[in-house]
Amino acid sequence: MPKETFFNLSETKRKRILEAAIDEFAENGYENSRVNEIVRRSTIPKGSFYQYFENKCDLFRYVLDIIYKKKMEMMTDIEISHKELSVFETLRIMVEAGIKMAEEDPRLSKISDKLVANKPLMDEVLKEYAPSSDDLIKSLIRRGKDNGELADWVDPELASNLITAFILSLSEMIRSSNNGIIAEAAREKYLSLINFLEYGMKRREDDDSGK
Amino acid sequence: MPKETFFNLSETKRKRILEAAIDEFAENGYENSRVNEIVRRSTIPKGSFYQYFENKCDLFRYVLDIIYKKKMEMMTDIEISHKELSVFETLRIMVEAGIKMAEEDPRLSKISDKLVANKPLMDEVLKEYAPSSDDLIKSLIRRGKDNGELADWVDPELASNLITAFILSLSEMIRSSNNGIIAEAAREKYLSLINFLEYGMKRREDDDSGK
Amino acid sequence: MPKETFFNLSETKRKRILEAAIDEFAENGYENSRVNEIVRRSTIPKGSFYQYFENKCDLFRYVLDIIYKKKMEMMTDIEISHKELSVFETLRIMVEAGIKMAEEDPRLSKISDKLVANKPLMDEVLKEYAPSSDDLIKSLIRRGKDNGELADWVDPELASNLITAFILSLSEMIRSSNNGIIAEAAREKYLSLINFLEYGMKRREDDDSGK
Amino acid sequence: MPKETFFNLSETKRKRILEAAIDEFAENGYENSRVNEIVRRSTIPKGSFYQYFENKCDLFRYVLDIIYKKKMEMMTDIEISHKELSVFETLRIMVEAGIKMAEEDPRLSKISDKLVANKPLMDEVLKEYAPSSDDLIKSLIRRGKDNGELADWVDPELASNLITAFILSLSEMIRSSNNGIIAEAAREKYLSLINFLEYGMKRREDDDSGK
DNA sequence: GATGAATGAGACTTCATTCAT
DNA sequence: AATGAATGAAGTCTCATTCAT
Repeated sequence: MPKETFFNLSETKRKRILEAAIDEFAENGYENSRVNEIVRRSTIPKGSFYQYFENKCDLFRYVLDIIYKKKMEMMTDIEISHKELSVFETLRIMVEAGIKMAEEDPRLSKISDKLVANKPLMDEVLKEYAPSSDDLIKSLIRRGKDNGELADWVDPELASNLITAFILSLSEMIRSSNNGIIAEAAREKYLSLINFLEYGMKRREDDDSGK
Repeated sequence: MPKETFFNLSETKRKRILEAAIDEFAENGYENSRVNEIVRRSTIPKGSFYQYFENKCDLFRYVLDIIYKKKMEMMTDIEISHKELSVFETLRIMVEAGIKMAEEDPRLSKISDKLVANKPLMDEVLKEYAPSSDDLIKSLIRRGKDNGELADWVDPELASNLITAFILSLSEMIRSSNNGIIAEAAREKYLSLINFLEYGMKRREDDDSGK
Repeated sequence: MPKETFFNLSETKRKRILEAAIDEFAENGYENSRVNEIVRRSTIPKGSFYQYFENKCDLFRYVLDIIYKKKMEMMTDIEISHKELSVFETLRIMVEAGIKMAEEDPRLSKISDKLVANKPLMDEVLKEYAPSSDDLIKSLIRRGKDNGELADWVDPELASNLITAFILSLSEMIRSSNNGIIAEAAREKYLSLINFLEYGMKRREDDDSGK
Repeated sequence: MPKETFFNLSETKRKRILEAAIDEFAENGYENSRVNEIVRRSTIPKGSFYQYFENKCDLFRYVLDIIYKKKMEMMTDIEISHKELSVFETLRIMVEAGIKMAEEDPRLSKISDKLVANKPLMDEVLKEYAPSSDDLIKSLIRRGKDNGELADWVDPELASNLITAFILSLSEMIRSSNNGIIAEAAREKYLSLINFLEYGMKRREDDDSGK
């Protein structure tokens, strides 16, 4: 976590620093990003950097935190405000929102994608973030089962894994679309995957199997 | 590609060097791995390293190549030698083989997982490897449709995406099992995902929908 | 050009660094000089070196610049402040001044002499410096012709070549006097060369030839 | 001096090695030339290199020796076989021969030009070669004085310096003509310098001065 | 003698972090 | 708190020369 001095800064300055950091991390990943460059881009003195942050890693984790919180907030908002919709309708909205977020600021997606290289760092981060995002999906599934939308055999654990796999592959698609605009094709492909999930999981008259 | 001098070495020495490299890359990813360390672990002089390899990247790509070829060989063998099996049976065997491979040498899986940090390098590598592994899956799907195992609406493109997403999430599971032994739970989870795929894609009497 | 940080240093420190660099370059030429050694001699940390200069070449070119500017300033001063003297008198003063300069700091002459090994570097440097020094000589010649001191047939181009050849051979003499003190003999030889030039170029009553 | 093993080689092989060395030295100068490259170009094993030569320097000095001997032989031949010609006629022929030599193999001129960077090496080399080339010129001058071609005041020492200065500047011209073909302009300039020398040094009716 | 692998000192440079004002 | 210079460990890579077969 940044030091108190960072939070005492004017918002404009804080923004400037964060923008610079996000740019640098998105372009180069954690390892290849340079404090020098962040400092240059945000036009703060190098000494100040270490007065605001413990070290490079401190800032990076703070940036991750921001990204993660933004994503979670978005997802949770949707989950809460669309309780009347079906599970898959909700998922579709989440995907659309995720794509929109990635289009609005592709840097954020890039940063998480590039996370993987640094083992100890990544482990720490995952331990922190993974559970709650998993929880969100599971609670969505549970609602679907309570509603009778989903077949009885559907296991929340299983479904959550499926959906997480999808989210990962979404990131991949976004990452590989180099211009920052998600091609329409990618969106369609994505929605068809949800169709498939729906087709496979929805309750049927002759509900007998799955496993 | 390593230089000729490398291939002229005794097998024991070549192995020693590769083992050292794989260890280092698996532990630290490409960026954080040090030639110095590889050289120390394999007890070769630093000068020799550069007589065997163009540079650090050269060795890394060679290691990736080995991993990739090993995986592909395994997958292709299965695809060819089990033409009598159903698509999903084949997939199950592939998954089992993949898990076994990862259990036998978890370092190999780790290396590919940590690839992502270096964008230009990764792009190059993907361009080289992705297509053929995609082809394998697609040919599997096509066979399933020709056999009448798969529903008519199943799009090879879509299915290949689904399966690739699964493979990604498999890697993830393996990676997160830090002790090197894939928990039995992970295997079960995995197989249940294939069950789901089968359930969703198989041809039915009343085959009408999906999309 | 050195970075701003270099010019912000105290003069003593800047001098110390330059002295160390000049020593090293004079003794070993560009190729054989080591940043390590410059850093050791000036007792600055290696990291500082790269905070002051882009790289080894940057410092070298800066040193050349200093030498060149010093020489040009000296020569130009003489040319301007002795307009009443004959061309050859001026040349004699220049030579004396050049010798004195070389005696005061023989390292400077040595550095330019050793420049030649690195072709691309040298070409760049020559492109930068040669023209203006050529101009100085030519303007001197032109004045001589306007004055009627020089024979009509004397071609500024030719004369400038002659004189440049002399300056080269002067450098050579200085370089080969390894103790740093220009032997009196060398000076005399030098002046006799100018005598010869004067004898050959001065206007005569029966001015008919040359070419 | 190369070892006996070198001189025992077949002429074709010896030539091949020398050609490779001359290429490398001409392109890069002594410091920047690599034994590796010479070995590669001449397709001899690296081990053989050190069986033929003491070390890199040994080969370099041998190459210098060849160049120098070639030049001296050419100059001496001219001096001997044209005793009937005037001093300056002889010089003109020498210059033409020198230019032709440089045109036929510009690499040779380049090598001597790039010599200067390595102080101890150069000093040694100069000590070895300079005297005899100086002698040649001086003997030429002496003949001129004995003939009565040259003015009484002409000092052999002085004249030899002058001519050496010219030869230096000739090298320079050749070096800077990057295409390897000496521009016609350079030749003309050169000859006009000799004209000047002749004009300045030749005996006149009213021979009174110079000094 | 021929061969080519082995060797390691040492070159340049980067960069996160600390220090001093 | 702000500033930017100071610091040095560590990185990659080169290359002349020696060694072993």
